[in-house]
Amino acid sequence: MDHVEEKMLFPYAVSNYYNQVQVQVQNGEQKTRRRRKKVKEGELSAELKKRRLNDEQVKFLEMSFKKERKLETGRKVGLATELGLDPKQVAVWFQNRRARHKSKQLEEEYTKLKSAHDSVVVEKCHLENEVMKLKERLCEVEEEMKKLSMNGNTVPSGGNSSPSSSFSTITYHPQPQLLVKEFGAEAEPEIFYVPEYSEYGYPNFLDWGSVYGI
DNA sequence: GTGCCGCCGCGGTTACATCA
DNA sequence: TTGATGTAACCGCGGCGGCA
Repeated sequence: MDHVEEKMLFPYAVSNYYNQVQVQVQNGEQKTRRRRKKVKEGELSAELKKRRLNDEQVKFLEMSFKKERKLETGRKVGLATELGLDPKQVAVWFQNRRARHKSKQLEEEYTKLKSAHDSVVVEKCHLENEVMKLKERLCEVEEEMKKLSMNGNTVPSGGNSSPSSSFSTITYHPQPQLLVKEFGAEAEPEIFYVPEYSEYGYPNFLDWGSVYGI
């Protein structure tokens, strides 16, 4: 490719379009880089103004990109010949296109992950709400038991009653108890069994789930 | 095995084009 | 007119294959 042709295809790839500038690179160090000169209004040549690829060229390149995202030399030269471009332009177009594709993919992936995250947050709120209700219910039951023991009643144990000195030392050896679950005004009462009580008068920790049917 | 060279892809950047 | 966004082209770097 001679100089004139190069200028036609790459108007910026000519030395007098560049300045040597000091730039700061990623690690903070200063480096000399070649930078395109800014062109003043009115100084834009015809070549500079026709930098953008036309619709037909873009369409063709897009079709080619869909088939294969990487560009081997033969294909690059073929495309360049077909479109009247420089092979380097084709290479640059594919490079930029891959970058755009990757960026778009990342954006989509982020959207999906964010959506999944939001769902989990909502689910967490529901579960926390449920835990609060269960704690309230537990307090009510404990209060009820306290009252019963204060009145000198024993907590029914499968029809058999046994005396107890105080709430803190009360020990149950129950047959499975029947309770009525009464969450929500509109909910049907639900009958379920209370598990065996521990030595502290409370169900074993791991049994609480079965107490409330969760 | 090693050093050099050319090519390629990638991440990041710049300047210009376009649009609201 | 201006700021935001898109795009073409570039830089610097690292990886890889061919070659002496």
